[in-house]
Amino acid sequence: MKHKTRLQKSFYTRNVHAVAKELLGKLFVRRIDREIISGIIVEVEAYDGSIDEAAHTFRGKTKRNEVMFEEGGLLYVYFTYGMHFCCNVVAGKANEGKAILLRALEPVEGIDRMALNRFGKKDINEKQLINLTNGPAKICEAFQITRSENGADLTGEEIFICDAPPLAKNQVETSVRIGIKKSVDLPWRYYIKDNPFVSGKPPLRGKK
DNA sequence: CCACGGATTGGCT
DNA sequence: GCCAATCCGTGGA
Repeated sequence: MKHKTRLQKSFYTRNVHAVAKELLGKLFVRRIDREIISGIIVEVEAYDGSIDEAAHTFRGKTKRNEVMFEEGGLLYVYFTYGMHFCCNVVAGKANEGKAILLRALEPVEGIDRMALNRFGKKDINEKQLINLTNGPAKICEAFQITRSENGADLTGEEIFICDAPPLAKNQVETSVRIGIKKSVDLPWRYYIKDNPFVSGKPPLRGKK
C-alpha cells in the first residue's frame, strides 16, 4: 500500500482530546525489517494526569510512567495484569503526563503476520479476524509491541501514524472509558460509529 | 447473550 | 500485600 504522509511532531503536541479524536481514521503502522503491519485506528481513550485519577501519571513521575511525561509524539507502552502490554500515543507538552490509549484497530496490512502473532496460524475465520486487534493488549500482541518499544519516536521509521482525511463529526462517538475503577464518569473514550472492529461496550453507567 | 474467575508480573502503598 | 487502562474460557439463562 502507498502510505500517505506521516503525522509530525506538531500533531501530537496539542490538546489531548483533540489529538485523540483526530487519531480516529488514521493508519497506525509498524515496520519490522521490510515487513509492514498496519491498521486504521477506530477506538481510543484519553488519559490526563492533571485531573484524571485513572491516569498512570496522576501521582507524579516514576520509572514506569516517565515516557508519558515526555513531549507528545512518543509511544508509551506499559505492562499490566502480569501478561499484557498496552500502547499509548503521548500527547501535549513536556511534563503534562497525557496520553491516548489505542483500544482497537481495523487491520489493513500484514494480516497474516497479525494472525500468526495472535493465534499461531495464518488461516483464520471471520470471528478471529474481528478478534485480531479489537482490544488494547490484542493490538500489542498482533503488532509485536512490548517493553522494548516503550518510548519509540512516532516520527521515526519503526512505528508511526499516517495521515488520512478527517472523519465527519457524526462518525465520532463518545463514551465513558472501559476497564477502569477511578474517574469512571469522564467521557473520554472516542470511537468510530458502527465500526465492527471497536472493542466491547462500556458499563451501563455514566454519560454517553 | 451475559457474568464470573483464573492467569501471572511488577509497581506502589 | 494488594491489585491493575486485559483476555479468554467456562457455565448458566
